[in-house]
Amino acid sequence: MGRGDLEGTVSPSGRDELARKFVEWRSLVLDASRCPVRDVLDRVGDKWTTLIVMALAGGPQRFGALTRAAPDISKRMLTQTLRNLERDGLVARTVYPTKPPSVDYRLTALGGAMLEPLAALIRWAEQSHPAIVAARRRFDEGPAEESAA
Amino acid sequence: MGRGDLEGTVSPSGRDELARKFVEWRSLVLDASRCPVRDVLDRVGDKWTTLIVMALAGGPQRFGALTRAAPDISKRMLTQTLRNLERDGLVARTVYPTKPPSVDYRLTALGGAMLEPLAALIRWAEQSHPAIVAARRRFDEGPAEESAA
DNA sequence: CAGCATCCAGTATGATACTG
DNA sequence: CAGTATCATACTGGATGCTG
Repeated sequence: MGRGDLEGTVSPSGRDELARKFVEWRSLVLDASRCPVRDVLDRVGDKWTTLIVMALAGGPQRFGALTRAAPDISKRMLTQTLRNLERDGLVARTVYPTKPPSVDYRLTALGGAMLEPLAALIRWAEQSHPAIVAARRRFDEGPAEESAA
Repeated sequence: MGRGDLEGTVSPSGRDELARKFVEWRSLVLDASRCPVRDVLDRVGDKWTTLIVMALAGGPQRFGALTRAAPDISKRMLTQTLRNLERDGLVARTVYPTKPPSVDYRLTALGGAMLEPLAALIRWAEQSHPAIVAARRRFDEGPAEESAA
């Protein structure tokens, strides 16, 4: 079956690992309908989490500083995102009973551990973006006449 | 300033990189309101993309096989997810004009390159999940009485 | 088998105004 | 300053039925 061959140019290491992971993963999905990976990845997926984590990578930040760091986030969403991160133990919230009150947020050790894999993904995203944009234009313009001989 | 110190236990390498990245990133967000990273990460974020990519990590799959691989995905969402991946050049779609028709999907080189960073993130998610679950329980039960002395 | 069109519900997000 | 409450809305994703 010549149609089933894998291209050899793709790094096989990550591929193999993922393939195995997927098998475990799938059974978890079937069992619990809420596997660990999805549980955590859903957070990464939502609109603001990664942005906030990145903003906190440089050190503790106050609420207002975070607002300025991501000007297009609403207070509502910022609060909610921070609450989720705090709930998950990725971010620590500290209230200083000054007047007016000030609060700062910092990554916990658990949250800090996310930075490396996140950086890897972001590095990939940056590198691939031109190719992706090009692919999109090709897809949107060309009628996409592909089929097997 | 006891409140401003960073904990030393967190890996500083990823932290530094992310902090720098964030600065560049933010300016892009401000400029274009649609930076490369967000553009790509939004895809990772949606419900099915990572699952499908993982399912394809092991090699080309037919549409029906993918349906079985992720039993809780609807045909509608599977099609849509695959179209997006195809549009972005991460997945190649091949039609075999048999009867009934069969179609298979495989990762392109571009798509395959995503596997490594994705694997890193998933590894982190798996490792951290117990701690996250514990943190959630603590957060949900305890009244969370934290404040600075 | 693979895929599209339509309809519909739930959720995610934003805008705005109010509070300690 | 750092939120909370409420409302409005857009988008996501699921169910179903039809087509080639």
